[in-house]
Amino acid sequence: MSLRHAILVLLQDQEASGYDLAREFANSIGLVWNATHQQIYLELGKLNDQHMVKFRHIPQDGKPDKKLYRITEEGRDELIRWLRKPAAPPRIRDAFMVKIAGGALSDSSSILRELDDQADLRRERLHTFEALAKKLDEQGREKDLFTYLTLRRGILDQQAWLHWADEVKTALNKREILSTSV
Amino acid sequence: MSLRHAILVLLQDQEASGYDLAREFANSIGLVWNATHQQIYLELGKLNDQHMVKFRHIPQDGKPDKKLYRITEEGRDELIRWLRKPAAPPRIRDAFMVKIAGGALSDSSSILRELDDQADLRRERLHTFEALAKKLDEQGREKDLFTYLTLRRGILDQQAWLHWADEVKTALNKREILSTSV
DNA sequence: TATTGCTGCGCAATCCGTTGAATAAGTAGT
DNA sequence: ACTACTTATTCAACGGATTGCGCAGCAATA
Repeated sequence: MSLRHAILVLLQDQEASGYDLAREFANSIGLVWNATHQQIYLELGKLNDQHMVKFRHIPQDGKPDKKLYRITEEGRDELIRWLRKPAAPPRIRDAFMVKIAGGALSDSSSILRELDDQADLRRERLHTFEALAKKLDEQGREKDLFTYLTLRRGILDQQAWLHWADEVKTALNKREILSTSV
Repeated sequence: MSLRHAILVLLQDQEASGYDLAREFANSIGLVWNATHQQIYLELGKLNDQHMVKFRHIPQDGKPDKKLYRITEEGRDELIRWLRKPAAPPRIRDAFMVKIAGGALSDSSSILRELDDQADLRRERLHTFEALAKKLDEQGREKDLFTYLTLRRGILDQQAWLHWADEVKTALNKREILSTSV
């Protein structure tokens, strides 16, 4: 389990509502990591039960009330404890990879089409990440270093994927030519 | 869900038992993707209920009986249908990345230590993948192309990660020097 | 005026995944 | 002789994650 820790990390330097967190997940970090609001609310509830976070009720006019959560001492302790523990390396569960593995069944053209679609998405992400990273770099605030580094991870990941996509493309094109020339 | 499709892909060209599949997951593909035998047996059961696979009982002496599964027409249809459907881009849930994001809390040295540990793992994987890829490449069998490409994905992924680790290292070292010189 | 979209929270059902364990018989090593 | 590992399957329990739904009110647009 690790969503709880991701939440604690986000709450480290700001008070936030479940909705805020959901948005943060959906934007910057979320393009790499993702979590739905249901999960987040649930996890916040649990964290609250365990006194890792506390909240205050903020009535708003025009908008519904909200709960602003902040991390507690206990929460910070738990976070630090977790940080010290070695993490298991993640496994990639990429459906598209399974598709490539099963590629012999489908025709190259449909694979190529989807490859292009995915590449567009990745390129988009890459640009968002790069823009964010550039902004952080220019501001040069020391405490943003870690956010910057996570962005770099996202950037390198997208680049690696795009590189791979190119390899797949050329390989499939070669195959295409061979089969049509026969 | 996608494990079912991964299984169907593997059953495409060979009949296999749950145990065989588990081993395949644990080796070649499994280093990238992973699934425990419990999950696989469960999924095979479901696939059987849905007539996507069928099996025959093989009594063995010395060893326990086994069930050899093979894909059915329906299974192949389902697989093809799934291959046509665009896949959702995967989300990375990398605990280590969360750690970096929360890095301001922990000291650089402990991060660096874990970084090295993870890097060792990744380097090991990289070598396994490269060895397998080389073997496939030398054999040059046309139908292995897709397996080769999935391996390439794994290779590029490890390389990107190692590259990132270097960046993190130099960034943290710079920071270390700054803080100790003050 | 009606529909859509955003802010904001929550419940329930189901599914997926992990962990742990049991059974069973052979084989290989100390 | 004892221990440990390999082949082979399955059950049970728990917790995480996803999907679907519902409530509530405001703002903007068609």
